[in-house]
Amino acid sequence: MVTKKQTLKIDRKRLSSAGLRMTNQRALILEIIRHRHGHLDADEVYRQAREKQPRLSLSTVYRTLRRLKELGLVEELHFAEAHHHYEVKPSAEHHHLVCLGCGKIVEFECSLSQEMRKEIAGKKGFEVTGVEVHMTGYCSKCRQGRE
Amino acid sequence: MVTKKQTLKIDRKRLSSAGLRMTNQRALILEIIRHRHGHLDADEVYRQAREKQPRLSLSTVYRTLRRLKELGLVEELHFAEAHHHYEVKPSAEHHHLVCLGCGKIVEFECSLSQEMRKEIAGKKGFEVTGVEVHMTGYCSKCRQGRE
DNA sequence: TAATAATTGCAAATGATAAGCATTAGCGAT
DNA sequence: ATCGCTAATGCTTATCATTTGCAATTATTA
Repeated sequence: MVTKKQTLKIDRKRLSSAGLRMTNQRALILEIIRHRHGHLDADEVYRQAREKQPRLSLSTVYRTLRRLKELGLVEELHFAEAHHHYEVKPSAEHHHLVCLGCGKIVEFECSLSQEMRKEIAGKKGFEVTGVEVHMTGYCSKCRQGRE
Repeated sequence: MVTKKQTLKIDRKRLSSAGLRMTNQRALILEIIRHRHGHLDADEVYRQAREKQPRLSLSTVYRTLRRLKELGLVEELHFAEAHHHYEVKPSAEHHHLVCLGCGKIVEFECSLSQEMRKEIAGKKGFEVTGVEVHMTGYCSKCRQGRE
């Protein structure tokens, strides 16, 4: 089992190799998006982080999320909302299904997306660096609620 | 060939059946997203519309886009940006490929997305109402620019 | 054409994110 | 352990996209 300390060490190395530093706030923010692996937005991260570090500022959250994204440690998701959501960079590429009724987010993997990527890259002459698939709909629970 | 007048009539009917009115500003905005079928954002719509109706307000653009979206006449796209883009509801489902170099947006169709939809709907017990696929990458031109 | 209800334009409000700047704190070398 | 350099933080204020309140204006419908 991987301890917190070990994870911290690895993260520190990642940051360091980009000329960045490991700080308490960064460690905490990383821990939060790792641990509660929902799909938190900046404000949720902020609220949760303040429980442990009440002086932490919202700017730090935004800056940290941006850095971590640039570093490739976290991924930014763009749902049909005005703000973004974040998750730790997943080991396997996966996508998201959002319930319009209750807001629940379900992850799924699908090899078809890779085929798609190749097909389009070839057809359009692009070097494709990222694929996001978002589906929206109603989960079984919410479907029952609506007649 | 379909004339502007005919289109207007159809649109008016659509609005009317939802208890809404056809106004000059709505007609103009619709015409703009139809005609220049790029993937305009609210501000671009606004700027173009002001050339014909200088007194048009930005709020009206936003309100109109929202109504048209609710009505299903236009579609809202969510790229990795803070703001949204709009296009007329496409007859065939298609997706988007965004060049990170020059910002160009390329549309593509792909039957795989339908298979994907079915597969996931079944697997997760969802009624899927929408699928958006976004790819990012570099177009052939921009790839040459980078070493 | 008059009544009424939706729509507009303007201004001010909100929500999400970024930026400026003085202060604080990592960390590599002593 | 401590020093010095520089990145990072916490404030506050700015910016950008979008929404809202309200009085004045228009599109419909009788």
